[in-house]
Amino acid sequence: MYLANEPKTKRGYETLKNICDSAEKLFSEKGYYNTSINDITSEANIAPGTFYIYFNDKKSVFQYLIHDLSKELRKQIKMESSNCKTRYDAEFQGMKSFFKFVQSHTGLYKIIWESQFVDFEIFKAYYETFAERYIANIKLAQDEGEMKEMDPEALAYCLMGISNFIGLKWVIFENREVPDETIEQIMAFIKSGIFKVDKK
Amino acid sequence: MYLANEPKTKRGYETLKNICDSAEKLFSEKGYYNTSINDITSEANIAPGTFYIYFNDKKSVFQYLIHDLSKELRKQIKMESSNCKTRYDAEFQGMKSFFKFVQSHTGLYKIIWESQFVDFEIFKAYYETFAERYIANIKLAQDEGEMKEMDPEALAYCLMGISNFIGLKWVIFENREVPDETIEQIMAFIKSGIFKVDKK
DNA sequence: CCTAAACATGAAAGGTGATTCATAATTCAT
DNA sequence: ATGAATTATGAATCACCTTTCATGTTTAGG
Repeated sequence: MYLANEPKTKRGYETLKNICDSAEKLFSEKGYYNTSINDITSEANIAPGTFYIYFNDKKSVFQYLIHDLSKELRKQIKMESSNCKTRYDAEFQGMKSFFKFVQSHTGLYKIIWESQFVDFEIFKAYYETFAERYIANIKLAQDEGEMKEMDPEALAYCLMGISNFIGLKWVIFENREVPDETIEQIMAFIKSGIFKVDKK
Repeated sequence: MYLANEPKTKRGYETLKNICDSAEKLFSEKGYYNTSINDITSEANIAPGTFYIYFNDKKSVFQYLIHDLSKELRKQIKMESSNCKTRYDAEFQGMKSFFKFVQSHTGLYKIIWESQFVDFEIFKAYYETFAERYIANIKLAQDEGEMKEMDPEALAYCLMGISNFIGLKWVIFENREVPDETIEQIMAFIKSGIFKVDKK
């Protein structure tokens, strides 16, 4: 979709992969605007012109990467939480998958945040798509009586906010895994709140 | 701190204010990298060179703005929740203040997100400072028995994540106020969780 | 092993934009 | 009112970056 030309040979596919890997690496390290086509092609050990065989312009790689990586993320989360019996378990597992993905693809994480300033529509679409699936699952759990009745949309964004900011703190700021212990505490929060019932 | 020269005359202060207002407006509309010094000085009706009387370079206005605006945000939240009796009320009020501020300064909100790619240290410092104050308040509430015992740091980032993503959805995506109803639902979630107790 | 399609090259065009600086205007304390 | 400090100007510099294209190399099917 964002590709100028689908490769036709093995060599072509390798070069495309090479470009994407280099772009992901550099975008996540230095950001979109501080990465030049020259940086990307140097990193990939190809000539600048070669870039334009595969992409029409700089923005296209960016869009291609987001599309590609976010599909992979959703797939992974879905897969790893598919055999969960309850929504609670799915939530727990989904959170684990998300953190795992963030750690192995710090790139996507940063790229998505930056996309707000590169291509606002794609940024919005990313979160809205993500939210949509979340909302569907929340509604199901509400129908089955597992979850309390509340606006599924607000809830979806709350849960996305939690995952994103915990990922930000542990993976991006501290550069380490989110400890299982922390995930458990968050799940306890989600399950029954943070305030004691006897007090206000 | 990020200023090259503190203005010495009334005229100087007016020009500085003028530059800052223009920069905030343009950064929040088009982002840091899509805004040129020329854009800023045109918007402010001054010559390009004048910019460099007040700031050493482009990055400096950005840093100055973040510093300035985030101080104002913290001040406002603190002020508006200072006479709350319980942590619950303070949380409620703080959330309201945050959304109010986001709406009147969409600029800061976007600028902070982008700062990750302009000056990572300032981005990190912003959230860490914010978290610190949050953590101190959480600890107090825990000591007084109002809040459950759990890692205050994890909790602080959860709550920041919620506010930020709700603000993103309603104010940035939908361009409207966060309805009181929604805030109440979020507070209910925070207070006692989203899962029913009888089920898992 | 030939050849048309696919892929790769890298120098150069064409722009943009941050920053400087010599010069000019304004301010304000005395 | 005056001049030293402050503020303002905007053309010019300089570095950098995206993108093109004429030319060369490689691939793979017949």
